[in-house]
Amino acid sequence: MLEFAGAFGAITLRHAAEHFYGGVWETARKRVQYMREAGLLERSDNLRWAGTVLYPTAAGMAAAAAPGFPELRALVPSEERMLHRLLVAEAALRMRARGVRVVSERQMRAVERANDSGQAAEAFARFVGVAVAGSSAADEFGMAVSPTMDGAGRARWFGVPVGVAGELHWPDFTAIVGGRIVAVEMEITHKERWRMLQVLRGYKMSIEAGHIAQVLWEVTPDVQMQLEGRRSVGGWDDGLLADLGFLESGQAPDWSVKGRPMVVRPAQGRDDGVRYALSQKTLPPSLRCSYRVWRQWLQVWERDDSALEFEEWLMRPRTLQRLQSLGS
DNA sequence: TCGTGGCCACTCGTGATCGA
DNA sequence: TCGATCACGAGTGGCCACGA
Repeated sequence: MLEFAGAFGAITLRHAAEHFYGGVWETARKRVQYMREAGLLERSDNLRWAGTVLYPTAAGMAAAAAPGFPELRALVPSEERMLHRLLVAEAALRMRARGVRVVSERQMRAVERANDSGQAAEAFARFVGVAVAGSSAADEFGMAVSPTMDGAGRARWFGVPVGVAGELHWPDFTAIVGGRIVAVEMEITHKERWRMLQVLRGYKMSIEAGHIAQVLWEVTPDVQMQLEGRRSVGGWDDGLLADLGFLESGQAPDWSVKGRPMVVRPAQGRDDGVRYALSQKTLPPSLRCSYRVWRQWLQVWERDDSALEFEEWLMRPRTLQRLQSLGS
C-alpha cells in the first residue's frame, strides 16, 4: 500500500481497504493508524468527497522502497489536482487487481531522468516485463518492443517525444500487457486543439515505432467529443482521431472493433466520492449538488434499476422534478 | 502470550432540513 | 434569516477470537 501510494502520489482510505485489506474498513483504518504513529504516512481529510486521503512520508517512502524500482521523493498531494490523481490511482488499482503490472508517471519520470543514453529506463522496462529485445518477456511473447528515439537520438522507453523541441509527454500511467506497453490517459480537462494534436502526433510516432502498443483514453464527455467527433445534421463531424487516421472519417467510431491503437471510453469512478466529484465536473450546473444529496439521488437511481447510466438518468427532463418531490 | 483481524458501540463534525 | 435538530460519514477504542 505504501509503495503504491508513493508511486501514484495518494490513495484514499476506501481504496486502501478495498485493494489492500480485503475490503475490511476497520482493518485498513487500524493499519493506517499504526503506520501513521510510526511516521510512515500522513492523512488528510480536507476534501469531504474524497474521505481520508493517505500519502507516505519520507520515512514511508524509504520503508516501501523495493529493489529494482526508482527512488521517489515524498510529496504532499495538492488538493486542486486530487480528483485527477485519485481517478488515475483507481484505474491503476483496477488493472493491478487483474494482475497487470502498472508503472506510474512518477516512476517513469524518475527512470528517464537518469543521466545516460536510456540504459536505466531500458533496465527498468525489462524489470517490469516489457518485451525488450533479448529479454525473457520477448522470448515468451515472441516479439520485441522498440523505444521511440527523441530529437537528441536518445531512446525513450516511457516518455513520448512530442513537438519540434523534443520535449516529452508522460502518460498518466502505463500498463504492461503481454510484454507490450499500453499508455493510459485520464483526461478530464479539455485541452486546446493544438496541444491535444501535439500529444496525439507524439503517440502516433511511438505507435509506428513499435514502442506504444495502445493508448487508452478515459475521458469526460467534452474530451470524448474532441477525440471522436460528433453527430451532425449531415452525418458525422470528425474528431481529432479521424484527422490523424486512427478512426474512419465521416462515421461514428465502433469501439467493439478489437486491436485499435487508440481506444476512448468514458472516465468512471468506482469509489462513491471519486464518482461524485467526476459527476460534478460533467453535469450541467442545475444538476450539481452536495455529496450528501448526490448519494440520495444515487440511491433512487439504484432502486429505479434504470437501463440508463446515472448521469443520463439524472439529465432526463423529469428526473430532477421527481427527485425534488421525493425530497419535499 | 502476543499480534492481528473483525465486530460493535460510541463520539464528533458537517451539511441538510425545518420551524420560529 | 437563523438557530435547533437530524442524518450520515468518519474516526476511536474496547472486546473477542484465532493462530503462531
